[in-house]
Amino acid sequence: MQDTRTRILAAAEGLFAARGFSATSVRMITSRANVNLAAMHYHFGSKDRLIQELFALRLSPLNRQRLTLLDQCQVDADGAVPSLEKILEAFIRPPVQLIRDPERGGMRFMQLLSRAFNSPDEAIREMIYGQFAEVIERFSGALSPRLPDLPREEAFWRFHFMVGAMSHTLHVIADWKNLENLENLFLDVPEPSQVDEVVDRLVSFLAAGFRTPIPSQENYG
Amino acid sequence: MQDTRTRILAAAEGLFAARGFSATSVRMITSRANVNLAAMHYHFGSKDRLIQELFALRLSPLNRQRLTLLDQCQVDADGAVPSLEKILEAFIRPPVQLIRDPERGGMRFMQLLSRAFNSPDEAIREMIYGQFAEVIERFSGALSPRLPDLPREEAFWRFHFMVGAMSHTLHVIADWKNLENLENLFLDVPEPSQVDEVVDRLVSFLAAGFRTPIPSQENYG
DNA sequence: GTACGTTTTAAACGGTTGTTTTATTCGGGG
DNA sequence: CCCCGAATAAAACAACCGTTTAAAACGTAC
Repeated sequence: MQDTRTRILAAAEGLFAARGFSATSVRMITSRANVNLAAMHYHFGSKDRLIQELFALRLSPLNRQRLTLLDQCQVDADGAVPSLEKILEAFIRPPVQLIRDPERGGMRFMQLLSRAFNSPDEAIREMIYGQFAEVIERFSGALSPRLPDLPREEAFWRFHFMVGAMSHTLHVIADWKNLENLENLFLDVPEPSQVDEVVDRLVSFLAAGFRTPIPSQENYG
Repeated sequence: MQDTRTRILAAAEGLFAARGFSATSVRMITSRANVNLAAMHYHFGSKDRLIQELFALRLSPLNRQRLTLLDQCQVDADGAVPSLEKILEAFIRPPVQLIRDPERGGMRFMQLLSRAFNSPDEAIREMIYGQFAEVIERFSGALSPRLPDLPREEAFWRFHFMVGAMSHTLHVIADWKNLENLENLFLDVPEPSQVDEVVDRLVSFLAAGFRTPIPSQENYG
């Protein structure tokens, strides 16, 4: 069949998401894809290049959508600077939408992405950061005129606070079923169908954090 | 020698942190520890139980310190409710201190912990969450009287925003040297010696997020 | 129908994995 | 001195790893 490549990619995505990279063997992938073992090396060359191709395939539409949304809200602002909330939303909504769209990988790919971000393999992390480089540049550039009084150091850290809150939240949503240990001792877990409004919660939480004045050297009461 | 167990634990911590669990073999560990291959199975039974013992050893002092700090600032409040900032600081400062204390594992263990949080191995994640259960319970209980107007759902998500921002920040600090790709295209990277003040930055950012009113259903301007 | 490039297949390559087995060494109490 | 349990050591276990090789099957243009 002609879709051997596609079948391998789909099987690999699922297995990598569920078991991690080094714990997933080429034999598991080809066997789940109902494909000969050597087919993977024929089409992709090596396991590493399979991983690269998989991420390039999924990540570039996601980041293109982020940049398009940012463009759009800059056009809507009509020369002025878009609001903090609009910028944050352009950054946060695309991955949340992706989670609910199986065509673009859905929860499976989001688990996989969250794994890759913390991968011990430096080459993988480097490739991931490479895919995000343009997005980071554009959004930090769009954010700074909205935060003119913020020192660069503080902006650096707050950007990381945002990335952390967002990626952990995506991880929580994508790994929902594995959170049963938390739900019992903490609170009732909200409906997964209301996932979209998490974007609003995140945006207002983060916008408040970005707007708060920098902490003074003295202690607070 | 009697410290064979200790040597194995130290070698395992370093290797797991640098290469991940499944990519680290028992042979690598015993060879770095200058110990016979079979010694690991003699002292720990299996690779999995080695991992468990390692985390129990490191995590319980960390969480004990968090609870002690929370106790202390509740005593200091003298019957009243401690300030939001004090509570957040009791949660955030211990792991940041741990990063700078090699006796308690330092950066190595923090990398390891961050890996374990996103581990594909469900047993590992479950064990980690078990170690944190009491801390989560105590802190969410201490936080809620400070946020009386916050619906439980919103509190659930904001708690996750906090955990995400904190754990990602710890990851950034612990993996500092691997961030060279970011520093060039984003901004100058601050001095690692000023890591402690990141606690203050995080606390004020998160406190502002916690205090912001819940977003309305309508769009913001 | 036959030649040709593309794709699929079975088999083997050398090496590593976690774990177990068996034998040896060690240190202190009788 | 001897003995016994604890600790270390070398060797082997079966299973699996990523990758390569070489042969078979395929679809298509002539």
